[in-house]
Amino acid sequence: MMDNLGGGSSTRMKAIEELLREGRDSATQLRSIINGNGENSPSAQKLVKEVFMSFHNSLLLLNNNPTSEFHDASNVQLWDSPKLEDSPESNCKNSTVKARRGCYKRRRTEQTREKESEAPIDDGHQWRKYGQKEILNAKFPRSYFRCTHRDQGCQATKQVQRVQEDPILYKTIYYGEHSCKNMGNPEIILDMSPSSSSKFLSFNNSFSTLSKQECAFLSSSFPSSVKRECKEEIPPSTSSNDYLISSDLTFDDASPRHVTLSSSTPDSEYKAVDFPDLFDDVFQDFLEFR
DNA sequence: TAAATTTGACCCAC
DNA sequence: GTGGGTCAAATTTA
Repeated sequence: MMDNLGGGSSTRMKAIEELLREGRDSATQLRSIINGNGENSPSAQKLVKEVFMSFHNSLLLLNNNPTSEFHDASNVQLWDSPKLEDSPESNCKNSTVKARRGCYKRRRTEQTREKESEAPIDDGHQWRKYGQKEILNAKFPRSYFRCTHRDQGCQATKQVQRVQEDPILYKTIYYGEHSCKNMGNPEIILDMSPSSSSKFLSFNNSFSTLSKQECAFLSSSFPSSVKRECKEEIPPSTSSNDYLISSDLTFDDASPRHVTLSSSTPDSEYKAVDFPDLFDDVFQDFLEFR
């Protein structure tokens, strides 16, 4: 995570400072208000704007920075994507089915992204589980996923494993970069253009519930009852997790923690969100973004 | 019936 | 020689 912004360029440092100074301060005050402890603090609306502006400014700094490693995909080869002619697959394609078994090369120490979360996260991409292994000296098996769109040449894979020291956590290691068109980067997109009267907050799919694949992972790590819960409790995910936040966002006096967001999805006009949860997700994403 | 998952086998890197 | 990553047939699910 830190690697994505590491390197100490002044622009990135400014972005980080902007996030830490304005964003976090405003967020802290806002949280106080929400918790009922902020009688002397600025209005929640103003703070919300400050938070969004802080995030927006930081993203602008990062996006406009030609040395930005995180957003400028064309800049740095983050992934050790193998050349087709060198890939094991290309060598295997002409061989018989039997001869192709196990026809691969072990992954070298290529660059990866690691993420730990309390549940296998839905990162917005569609994954297909292709294997599970018991790992030596590991309490929990490791599950292997690859992008559903591998037939389109997408080489992205990930490994998910429960953390031995803290079994409620799941460690996800991403390998390779998605080249498929079914993109859903778990980034937050803020449209804060002055001409726009409303704020567009996009969580893509990172804000949604577990995918079927993640449930499958849970089911293989937990008793069958968990699998049943997964099926029963997870609602059909919406096609988008984009939220259009009205510029005159107000808080429900009776329930100040509850905020209604109008969704950009045509089939669901409004989505009610408990604000602290939304806030935590936003801020957590930005902290991880660093 | 197609798509996704499970799982034993295969085999390369270490 | 062994562990780990992947394959693919069998099975399950929607």
